[in-house]
Amino acid sequence: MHITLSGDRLYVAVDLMIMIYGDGKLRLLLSRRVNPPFDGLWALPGRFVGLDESAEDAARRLLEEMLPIDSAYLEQLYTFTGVGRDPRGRVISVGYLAIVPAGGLDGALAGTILHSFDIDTLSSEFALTGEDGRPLGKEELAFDHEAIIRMGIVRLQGKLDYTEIGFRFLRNPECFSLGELQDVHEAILGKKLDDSNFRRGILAKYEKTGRMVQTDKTVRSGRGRPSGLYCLKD
Amino acid sequence: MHITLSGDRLYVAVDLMIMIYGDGKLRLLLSRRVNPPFDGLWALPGRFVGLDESAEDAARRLLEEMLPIDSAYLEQLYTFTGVGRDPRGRVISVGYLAIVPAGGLDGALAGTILHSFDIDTLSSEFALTGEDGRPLGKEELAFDHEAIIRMGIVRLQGKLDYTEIGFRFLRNPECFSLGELQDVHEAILGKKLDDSNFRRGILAKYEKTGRMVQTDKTVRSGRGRPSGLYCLKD
DNA sequence: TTAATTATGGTCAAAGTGACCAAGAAAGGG
DNA sequence: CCCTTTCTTGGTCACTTTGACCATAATTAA
Repeated sequence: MHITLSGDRLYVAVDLMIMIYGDGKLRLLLSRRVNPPFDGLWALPGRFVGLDESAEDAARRLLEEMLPIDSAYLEQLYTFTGVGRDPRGRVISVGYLAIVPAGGLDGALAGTILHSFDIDTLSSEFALTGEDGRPLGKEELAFDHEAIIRMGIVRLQGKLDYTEIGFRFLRNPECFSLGELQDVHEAILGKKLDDSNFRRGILAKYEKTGRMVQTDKTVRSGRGRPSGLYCLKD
Repeated sequence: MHITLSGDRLYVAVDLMIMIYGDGKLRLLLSRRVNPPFDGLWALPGRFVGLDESAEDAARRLLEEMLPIDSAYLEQLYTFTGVGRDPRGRVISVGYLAIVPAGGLDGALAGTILHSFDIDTLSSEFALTGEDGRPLGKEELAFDHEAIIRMGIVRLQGKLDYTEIGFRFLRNPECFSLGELQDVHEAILGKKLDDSNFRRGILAKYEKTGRMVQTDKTVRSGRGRPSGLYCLKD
């Protein structure tokens, strides 16, 4: 289906940067474009904002249309308004960062047009790698979506240690080990963290304030000593 | 002039939160609405985004149309997209934070429709006071502009100590005293800072990295010991 | 049984922070 | 002209935070 945009008016769309953590990697979901413009390139999923919905409504609906989840975190990133950013016409895009809890897809991607890419976060730069191991060049990304992705990574890294955004990647914020949380942080920051110092920092920030409590359960996740399970309160 | 908006399309506007520092106060420029909706209330200056300009272009043009300055700092804040936010029709607003260097107006406000209000920043809350000393109730602000203002203050406070945004308020970033910079920080944070500790922190962050250097000049600003003048490099 | 692996707890020095004190250099008022 | 006030600048000191390690506990794999 080809969409024709009127040349004398302005359109507003949302673009979603859907992130998920799994197997030690941060992943981003992209769809391959099958129509002009940027036919054949990879793009963030997006849709136009209707007259009767807010941009956040549009973003959440798009997310729920594509994926079988209702517990994703959603945060507005930035609004891209360059005159020439869409060859079809004047389209302004509100970029959103979406975080799906780990395991929230579990094979559900098969029925969709979405494909998963690993994100390597080298501070504010980044590199994407497809499921086949092939690196994705930035020239293979449609529109100005590379800028949106970079902004999302910077935002994520920046908010990691003064918000609870890192917990959004956990399979279950009601039940997780500090090791899992550390893995998420390491994937986001793109570097190894000291186990002991990480633990000390998290406990100081969240446990000593009552926001996080240790349960009486432990879990054996393959090798090594079993880890205690924690949960986020409220 | 009354504007009629078509009911079957979506409009995009920019709203500017113009801030300036002077006389120990942080100030915000508002204009009084003389047409519906919100006739008689105070509002952030705004304008619609044209088909041939980006939102940032629109924001900068609006700023330059209203004020005789070309050196203002401009940063996108957030995009407000609520369906009912403008009774005239579907208008999305991209909020911008603008910072005018101190003294950049110096009486230039007289020829404009803008009025200046003092901002008292009580952490994430705020209070506005008119030139006549009368406090401005939040119900006297048009649209959702109270939310934009609150977001601007939070953003400003948050970025104060990990960006150079505080310097943007100085009359001349090429020549300022640490006392002036401290006054700006105190106005933004809404609290008194320890002179000595502030100096130590600023010097550690900016002078020891070469970003800021002390000139050989000093300035006598009324009473007290003359202060050394610093300038930001590059 | 031993080695490898992950979790947890602790030490220690360096760096950073907040509260305070003191001295230098000017203005203003008797 | 002296004294007080005001602002700038430099310093101390205890406390906290941070980064780099070391050590031990509890499992699995070989």
